[in-house]
Amino acid sequence: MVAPDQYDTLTPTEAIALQQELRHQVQLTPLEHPIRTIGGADISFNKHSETVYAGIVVLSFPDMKVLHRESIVGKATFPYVPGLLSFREIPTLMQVWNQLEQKPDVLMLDGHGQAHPRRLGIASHFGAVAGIPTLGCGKSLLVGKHDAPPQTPGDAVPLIHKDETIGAVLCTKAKCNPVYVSAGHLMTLRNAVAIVRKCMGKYRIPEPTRRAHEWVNEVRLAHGESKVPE
DNA sequence: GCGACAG
DNA sequence: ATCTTGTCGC
Repeated sequence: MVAPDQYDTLTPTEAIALQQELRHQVQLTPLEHPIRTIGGADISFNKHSETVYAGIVVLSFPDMKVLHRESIVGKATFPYVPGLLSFREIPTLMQVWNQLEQKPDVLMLDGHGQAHPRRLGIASHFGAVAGIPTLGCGKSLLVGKHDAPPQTPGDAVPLIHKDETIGAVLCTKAKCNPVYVSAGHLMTLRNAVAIVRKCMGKYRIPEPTRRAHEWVNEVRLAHGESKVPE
């Protein structure tokens, strides 16, 4: 089985073949224990640069207080291809995960989990490889159809793809676009939606992902190279 | 064949 | 995702 640190050697065709193998390792069983902590993961980079800044922020649940933060500077050679996002982001995110001393009970990824054409979005992929409970929360749609998005915070409508409910379109803030929630690994869609609801704060983006986004941008700017790319 | 297409 | 100022709506 190809490990994350080898993803940059794969061709898109080989990457898709690996997804077909990994999809069968994903478990959508109910979350076993109540959660006390949750992690948010994200990456940042400069335009036209393969240097990436990956980070994970661990927060208390449901208090949403930042407990730990970890980051790493790496390279992302695999290009962004819709449906193959995980091959670009997982290598560095997995390194950050491995150097985290205090692992969170669940991890929220910036992207989809089951709401993927082959049911292996970055959240399901990361969860299957790391063997931990994960969920995906994307800002835009990759696949699936749904009725009019809810207008009231906390409300959701199902996201359907090929007669299957693959996720939920959730309103996290009034007068804002919704977010797309789906199960990643070791939890159900119902678990995922319940978790995101408790992570809703003052902004559209749920706290774990929002704090992770802030964190990696802070790391990138601190690393200095915000303006003219080399 | 044509259009869609996470970050 | 990233680059960027103003601007429209609540």
